[in-house]
Amino acid sequence: MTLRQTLTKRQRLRAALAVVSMMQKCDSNDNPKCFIRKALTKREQNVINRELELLDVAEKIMAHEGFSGLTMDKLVAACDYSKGTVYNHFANKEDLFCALSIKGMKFIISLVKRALKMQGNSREKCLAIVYAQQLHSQMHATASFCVLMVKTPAVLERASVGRIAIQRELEMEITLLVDELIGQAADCGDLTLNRREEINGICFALWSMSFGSSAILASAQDAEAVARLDMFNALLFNVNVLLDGFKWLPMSNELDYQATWLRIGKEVFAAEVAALS
Amino acid sequence: MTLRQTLTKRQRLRAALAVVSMMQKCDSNDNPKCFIRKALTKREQNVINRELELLDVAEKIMAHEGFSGLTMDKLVAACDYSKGTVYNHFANKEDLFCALSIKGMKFIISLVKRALKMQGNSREKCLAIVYAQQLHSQMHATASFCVLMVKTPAVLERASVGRIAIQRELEMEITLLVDELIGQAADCGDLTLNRREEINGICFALWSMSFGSSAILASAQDAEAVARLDMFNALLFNVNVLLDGFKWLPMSNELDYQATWLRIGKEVFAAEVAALS
DNA sequence: TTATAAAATGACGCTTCGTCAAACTTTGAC
DNA sequence: GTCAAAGTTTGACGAAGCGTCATTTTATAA
Repeated sequence: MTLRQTLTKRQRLRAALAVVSMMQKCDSNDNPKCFIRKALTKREQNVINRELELLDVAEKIMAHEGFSGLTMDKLVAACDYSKGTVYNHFANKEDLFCALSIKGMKFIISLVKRALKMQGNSREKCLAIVYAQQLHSQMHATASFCVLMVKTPAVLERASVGRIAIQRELEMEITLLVDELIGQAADCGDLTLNRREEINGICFALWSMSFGSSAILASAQDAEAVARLDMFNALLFNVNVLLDGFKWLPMSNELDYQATWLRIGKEVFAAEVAALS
Repeated sequence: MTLRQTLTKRQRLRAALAVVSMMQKCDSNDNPKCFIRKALTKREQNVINRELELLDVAEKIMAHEGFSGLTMDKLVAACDYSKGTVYNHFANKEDLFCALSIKGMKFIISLVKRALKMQGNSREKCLAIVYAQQLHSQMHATASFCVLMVKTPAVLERASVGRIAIQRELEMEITLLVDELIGQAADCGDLTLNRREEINGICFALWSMSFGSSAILASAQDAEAVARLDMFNALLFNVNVLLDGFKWLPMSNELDYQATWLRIGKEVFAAEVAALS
């Protein structure tokens, strides 16, 4: 708790740089509004690159030695920098987790953007978004727990303010993407909104279901209560029921969404699915 | 990871005792099948009582100093026992978290049992179950994160085998209670099952939605993406949509479930709701 | 070339974790 | 009532992790 209040000047600078880094990232995808890019000095570029490098190393340690196997000391030992340098990037261990979560969310966002471009009706696009999120948790199993981890006070209480803000901004970005899809569905008549604010509710419900399902599935792969399910289809089933509840057309008995699910894997995320096997 | 393999004889005994303790607890509620109760010696009773005492102290520390404020050393300092004794109960810190989660789940189960006895149709009872789970996360905010925490490899990798097993058994117990309700709903025609196994899917979907919603709500009370929601009703809304998706009668436009929600608070959980304010 | 600002270093102090040999208590056999 | 065996408690201890900061090194720009 002391940490959060006594941020040094340097740490505040880092936070600022991190924000810049994020904006540049989003930028480099396809956001047309770009004001900041050329404002980066060589020095700042170094900082950003090193941060990415450190995160890579951290991810490798985690993939290799499990979640609790990742310690700051090990990270320092495994990279070419000193403790002080590492701590210039991450205020503490929880901050590192938060950074890993942010990396994961950026990845998800890039997948979601592709999902939205898929051929198909609005409900199929919605499924593709869920597929994207699920893909991430399969591809980076250990790391994807960070996204869950960050929802935990253990992290929220200690991570740096700047990173938590970025985390939230990214959540917001996904939210907006989903909002847009919902809006389109409403415009083309696939979905009927009672009130305009219902968009928020739908978005939150989707997020909850998707988050809840994959958290439980990921953690309890061998638990009995889950083992009795057809895990591959559990998420699809859950989301389909939810979308039926919203009367998002075409309803699940009018269209074979299992086929859609397979199609998404083949058409939209072929590379990622291939990388998994 | 070493710990899990090198359980001492004593630790195995503890695990066994813990199981006994759990069964006795379930027992003392209203389970008619009771074989074990009198097999407990005075010594074993002491162990059980002390464990409850330790958990109380731990909860107080956590409520007071936050999640990361709870350390084994502090727990030792705050209770009347020595380090060795505390470690006889909890193999390590994560094991302690798991124990707290178990305590929470027992509480939830007791609430769920009451929920099932409420006056009303099957869908209302289902809502009452969700209400119960939500109540717990409001009443024991910090502690309820343990339930989330335990889904995390940080805990799963380190907690003792025995406790994780108990945790799962309790999950199973809730699952069975919900299964039963779903079965009844199917029998009385409120709900139409395509295949008998669909019970598993419905149960899992409910669990996912409920878990996901409260995890996000609890963690992000001031996050923008969530702030824009009517938080009090968010969970009710989510679950209602889901149940509509299952065509669980009466549908949400045929009955005022907001009223049901309020009624549950007044009739079933009056004491708990009062304790909250 | 040099003054100044920024960044990197790693030894250090502190906290937390988890262990274990020794001291103590309970049990039950005689 | 005594005593040995079995079980339990204790707290000092070593190991490991965390995070800091005075000092050294590097970059910048005048």
